[in-house]
Amino acid sequence: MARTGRPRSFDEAEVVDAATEVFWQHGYAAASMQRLGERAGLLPGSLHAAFGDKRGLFLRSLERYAQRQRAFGASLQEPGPVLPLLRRVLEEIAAAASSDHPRGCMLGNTATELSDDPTATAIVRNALAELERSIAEALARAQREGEVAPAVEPDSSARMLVAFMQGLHVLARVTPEPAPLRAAVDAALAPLSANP
Amino acid sequence: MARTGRPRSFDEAEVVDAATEVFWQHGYAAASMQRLGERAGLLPGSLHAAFGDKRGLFLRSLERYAQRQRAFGASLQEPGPVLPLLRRVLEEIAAAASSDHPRGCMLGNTATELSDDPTATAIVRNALAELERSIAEALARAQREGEVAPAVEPDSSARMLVAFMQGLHVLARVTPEPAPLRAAVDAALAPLSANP
DNA sequence: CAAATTCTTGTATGGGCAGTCAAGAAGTCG
DNA sequence: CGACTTCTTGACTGCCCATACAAGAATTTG
Repeated sequence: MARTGRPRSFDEAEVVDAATEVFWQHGYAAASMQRLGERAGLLPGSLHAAFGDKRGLFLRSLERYAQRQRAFGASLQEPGPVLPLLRRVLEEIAAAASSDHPRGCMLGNTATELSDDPTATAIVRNALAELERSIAEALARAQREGEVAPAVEPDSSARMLVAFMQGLHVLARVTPEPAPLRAAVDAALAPLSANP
Repeated sequence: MARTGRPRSFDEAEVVDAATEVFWQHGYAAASMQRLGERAGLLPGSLHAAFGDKRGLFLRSLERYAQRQRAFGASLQEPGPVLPLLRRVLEEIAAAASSDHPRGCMLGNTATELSDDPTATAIVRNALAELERSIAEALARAQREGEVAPAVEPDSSARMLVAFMQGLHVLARVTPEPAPLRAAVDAALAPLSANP
């Protein structure tokens, strides 16, 4: 446990953050170790020394992304109206349609590109399940407080919203205008509201 | 226009169909020309001679897939209830969750993997827009016939359903059980119905 | 200061890939 | 039947990639 010798010249967390950006934008296959290294100011050799291999670095990046996602789920638990929060995040996704290169959600991207990697899919599955639970709890609370219609089933509605959110990411990649997508957000949220 | 010489030993449409399967399952990057050739009983050289390059073959395959998708849109225009048809197709997507290797929707897969290819994204955009229009028209008709609730806006609801459908494909890739996804389908369709 | 240890650097290697091409095979047309 | 045209075949090329490795650089410990 001597922990001696030359120290790392880089911060591991910063490298993972940089890699997350590259993987998020380009996907797994299209992100070369060279590109990942450039972005972090490192040579491919250093990346291997620190993370084992490309897949190892990717899984770290994916976990990192999932962790950030958790922050949103937590924000739904704060007191106050829930539907405006949901609307806001969905409209942000819709707004990406006007971006030059929408990159979607890294969880969904991974689900499509790496559906054969059991570790990657497990991370995605857990992250989406957690998000779903957060939304379900928030809906249940909002229902008790009269914001959400009594007929709504929190669990299945939360799952519907997670699916809708993922699909919105997909549509934002091929739709040039955000406006139509905002209308879809209305259609998804309107049935949840207690005030018609 | 002499059209002489040795004739093709294969049917071009069959090769495109075979390529569609491979691209659909593995995506663009992971589908090698060798694999595509093997599946069709051809050598890579023949594929190049017939389709120019890999991208050319892919675009043909994508158009082919989009064409099949159109058939479903058309089926919605037939007389009779619309919501059961929508439910059926959505539940089929959910059922893919129990498959060994769900391959999602090739349109959505392409949107995520090839979002930088303007031709590919245009094909996806058009196909999804057409599907959306079919659903919107079917909803409008069903609304006039009393099947769909009067408060429903056909256009935005159709777009919501297309997004939900795409997201359902994504979720089906990481969810082991179809049952939870079927519940999400209920949550998406219930608000459309005129009978509460 | 010296020895030990760990990191960085640059180069090397082996594999898989899309795409090319020349030669031969298999037809068609006069 | 023979000349011509198109297709098939299989080997080949060059490229990029992830990864391995050896030599040098930096730092700590005694």
